[in-house]
Amino acid sequence: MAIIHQFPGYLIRRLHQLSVSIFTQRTQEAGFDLTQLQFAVLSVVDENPEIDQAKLSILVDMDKVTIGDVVSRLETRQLIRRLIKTSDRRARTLTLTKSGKALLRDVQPHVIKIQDEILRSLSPEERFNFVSLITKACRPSD
Amino acid sequence: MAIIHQFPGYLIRRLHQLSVSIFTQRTQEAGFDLTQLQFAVLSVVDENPEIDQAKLSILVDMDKVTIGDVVSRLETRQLIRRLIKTSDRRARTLTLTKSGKALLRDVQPHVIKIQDEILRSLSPEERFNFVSLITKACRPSD
DNA sequence: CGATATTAGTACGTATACGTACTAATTCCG
DNA sequence: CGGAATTAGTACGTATACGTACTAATATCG
Repeated sequence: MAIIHQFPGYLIRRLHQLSVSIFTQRTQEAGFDLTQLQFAVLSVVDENPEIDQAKLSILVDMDKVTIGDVVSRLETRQLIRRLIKTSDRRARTLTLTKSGKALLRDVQPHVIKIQDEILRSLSPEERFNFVSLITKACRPSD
Repeated sequence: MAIIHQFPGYLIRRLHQLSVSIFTQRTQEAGFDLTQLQFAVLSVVDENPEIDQAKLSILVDMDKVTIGDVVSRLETRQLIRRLIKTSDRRARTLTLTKSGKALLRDVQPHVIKIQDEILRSLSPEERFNFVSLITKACRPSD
């Protein structure tokens, strides 16, 4: 077997690839056209109405350029409303539209189910351990 | 905190992002211009001289289109030689050039060091557990 | 042997993902 | 208050990442 298959960096990429693939397949099977990141954005905007893109990009851990692209696509699909912020004309406030809210509500139960499927090769106990380890690993070193 | 921050799918993306970021930073600091995937391709081609792109794409778990792009860039940079396979004129055999071999040799120690840094927030014992869990998680369910 | 199916690779399109450079707006501070 | 620094967002470029459709070459099977 190739050496790289033992590298954490490689394994992380592989699992991410698997995770994205399962997400895309399952949501499409359920009749939705939504990526993982688009879901994350809808979810965070729902929790934080009138959030601006800079704060959003921090909450979803994504750079502002990528967020701009994603939001732009969601705006085109009329899932998000983007308005110039009155108190700071550089910023744009984001809010879900009615159909954005409806889509989020409908897709949420599927996404939750998908989370278990992503770790389906692990036992419940292993899943718990894995999530707690990866949560710690994601924290910037102190 | 946002709900998504507890989803395995989100945590996996976040860690992957961190992993890629560390890889890129450290290799650039060391004077190399190489992505994670380009390293993986060089590494596997080194271990399997005259491999074709189809087999390579399986060994690095990447679809053939992406591999075609990556190999094409590595060929342009003269790190990989690509020749039409005589026994099967559809296929292309891949071999590292002298500079490809040299680059791989020089960058390898850095990449190995980077693997530890990716999991720097975990203790040695946690790292061991994490690697064994993620290895299991990457296996397709049976 | 020859029609059909499969396979290797490429072309094209879409969506991340992010660095750098840019504009416009706001803040900071002397 | 006004110039300098900072910030929000966009434009542009590059590199994954992969689906679909295509061509060319090989394999399969009646």
